[in-house]
Amino acid sequence: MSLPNVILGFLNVEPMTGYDLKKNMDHSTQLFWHAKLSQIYPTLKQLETKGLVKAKVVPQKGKPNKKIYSITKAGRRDLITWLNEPLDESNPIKSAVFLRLFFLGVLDKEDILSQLRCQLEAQRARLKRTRQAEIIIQEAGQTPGLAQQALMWDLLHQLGKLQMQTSVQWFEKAILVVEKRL
Amino acid sequence: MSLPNVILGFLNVEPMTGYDLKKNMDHSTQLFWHAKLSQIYPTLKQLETKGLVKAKVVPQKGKPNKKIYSITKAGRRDLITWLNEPLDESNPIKSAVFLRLFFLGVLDKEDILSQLRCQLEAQRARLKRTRQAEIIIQEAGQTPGLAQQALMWDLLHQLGKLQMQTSVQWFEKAILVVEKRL
DNA sequence: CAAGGCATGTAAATCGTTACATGATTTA
DNA sequence: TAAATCATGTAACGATTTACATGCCTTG
Repeated sequence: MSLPNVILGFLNVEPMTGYDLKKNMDHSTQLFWHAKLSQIYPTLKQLETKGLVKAKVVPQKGKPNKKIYSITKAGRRDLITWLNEPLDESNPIKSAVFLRLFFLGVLDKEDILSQLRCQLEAQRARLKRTRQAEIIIQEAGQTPGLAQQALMWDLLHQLGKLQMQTSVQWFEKAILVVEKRL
Repeated sequence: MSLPNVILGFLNVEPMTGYDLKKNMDHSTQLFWHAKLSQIYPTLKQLETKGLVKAKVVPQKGKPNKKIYSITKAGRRDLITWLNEPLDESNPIKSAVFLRLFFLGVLDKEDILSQLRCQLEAQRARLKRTRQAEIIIQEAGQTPGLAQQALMWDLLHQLGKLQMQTSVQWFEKAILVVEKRL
């Protein structure tokens, strides 16, 4: 239900193609939102039909023509309405990792430990990858119209980092506890 | 794709109905997994067809007959295979709250602040509700066959609490930053 | 006496993934 | 020369939500 809103949010920053939208999601929202190209393209068409975005076709040789989408006034209104809506406080999420951990106690000590060690490494790797996001945010902070958004991005990024650090420390502790107590 | 596994995980603890499964999810996994009854019932049927669970019908007056499902040997094998599978390290998640925060910088200062305050309260409320889970976990720790699972549940619960505390503190800070810097 | 809990399900619609289809350009 | 990047899309399938359908019992 939110993919149209995500797209409007990105197009409000600057016009871009479906392909660009995908890359932006991969680089900046992948920790809390993502979509495949096969979902993005049809959604863009729907948004165009509703008059919330409009496309400009740029011919290319050897590739399909680029379709650069930009947000319309109606689209901007829609985006702002969505941002002001109250969020129901339940915040439902699905995490394959947490789910796995929840039932992990079914396994033998050694199998539990190997899963925990594996997830610890994955978590450390995620934490390292945050550098790239930092650079993008700092650049945005320089761009005149984006200073306010960059401030929010910076704050959110700090939260993400804290959460990841908490997770890493927790995995380290969990491994010790399982080693001793089982 | 994981709902069958969640169901097997719960039925491995003790036999129960679809309705009970829903309640268990609402009380213990709601922070990282959930499902509606309209999805649980058909999934139970599929699992029965595959021989991973079996049902015992208990007649009732004035209500539909209870169907108490239990896990089979094949089901237990399936569960353990799943638990040992490697998780792809990308851990894709969707969070409506984070998404909202990501684009919140589009709004005016006062609208940003009212959303942040609202989310801070929601987060505090979530943190308070963790008491109930603590009690359930401690009870499980006493049950002989469940000690090892209860240990994992306790660890996970600690992580959940830490993450929520981190969020609360972050919201408090974010509100101050927005008040001063915008 | 109204609201919520107990207890089952089906049907339709929407959301999301996987697989298919194309093909030039750049990088390793 | 193989793989990745650029760039668009469609079709089939699977996952999930929403709406519909029933009806007693318990609690406030």
